[in-house]
Amino acid sequence: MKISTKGRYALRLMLDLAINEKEGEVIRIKDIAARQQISDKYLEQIISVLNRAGYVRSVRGPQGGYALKRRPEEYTVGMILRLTEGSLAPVPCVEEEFFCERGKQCAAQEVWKKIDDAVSGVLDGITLAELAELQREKQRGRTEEHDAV
Amino acid sequence: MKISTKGRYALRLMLDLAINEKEGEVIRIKDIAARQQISDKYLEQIISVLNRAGYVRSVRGPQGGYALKRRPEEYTVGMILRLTEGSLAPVPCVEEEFFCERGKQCAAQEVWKKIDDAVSGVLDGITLAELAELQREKQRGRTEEHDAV
DNA sequence: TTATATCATAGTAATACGATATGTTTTATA
DNA sequence: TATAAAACATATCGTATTACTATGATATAA
Repeated sequence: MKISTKGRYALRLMLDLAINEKEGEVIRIKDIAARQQISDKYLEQIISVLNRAGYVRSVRGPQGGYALKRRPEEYTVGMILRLTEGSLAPVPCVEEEFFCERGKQCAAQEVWKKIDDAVSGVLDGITLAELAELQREKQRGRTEEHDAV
Repeated sequence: MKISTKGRYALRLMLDLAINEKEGEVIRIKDIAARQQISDKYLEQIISVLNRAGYVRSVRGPQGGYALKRRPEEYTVGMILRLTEGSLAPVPCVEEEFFCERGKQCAAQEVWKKIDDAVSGVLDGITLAELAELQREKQRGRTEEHDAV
């Protein structure tokens, strides 16, 4: 039940873009890599997936970099993780395409479906904007404990 | 975000024991393997984990086999999966022992915690007894759709 | 004694993970 | 117009995990 570094880094990358974005400006992976303490070469690979999917836009050459293509409100965590991780289903047998001859009389499958629903419920219910706001609150140094998002 | 065959087979194995158990009797892995269509040698390895943890008891020699040690009510799906899969945490950084220097100012971590809680909520809320009952209903061939468990 | 079962451990092919390494292409700017 | 800075594209690679198979030892009912 693990989420790999690919998906985790992708989320932090998108979050970094959301937090550091400035109108009309673009951010270098090198800077993101430094802030997030992730290999910049590895981040390049990850962002290329986000780029091809149209989640970010890029500017090449000096002063180049990346920026979110849409507003942070328009991305859910689920979108980002599904793109980079592939399916989030806990087992193959709850995937759309999959057919299991046992299926209709398998109680275990009900468990997997419930996990799948629970995970999707969480991830599709959090937007990048909410996460960015939470992050800003955290960085301001909380004077009080609160449970945002 | 995958649950491996080890955990899945372990659950089906325990479910098989729960459904086919008879007072004072014991069930051969060979029979479970045949019913579940799983390699019996692989099942042997998996059940040895359950055995060492005291989840099942074994009888050696001819007419030997396995049986649940406790009543099906006393096992949750979470117990079985944690034993065979290890931690169900989606990322290392939400594990007890783990320390992350970023921790207190990382919004992503809140996402992982929510996933962890959601998954645990589901898995710790289903007992083997409930699952066995659901399986029996399914096998009776449902005349009506209902949402048990 | 024999056959049947659990128990224990080693091996193994295939795949995924988490990168690194090496280079190509684009483009702002000196 | 040359240079350097950035994105972009692949190839490679060590390690670990997965999902088993293989081999054999041990216990025991008949």
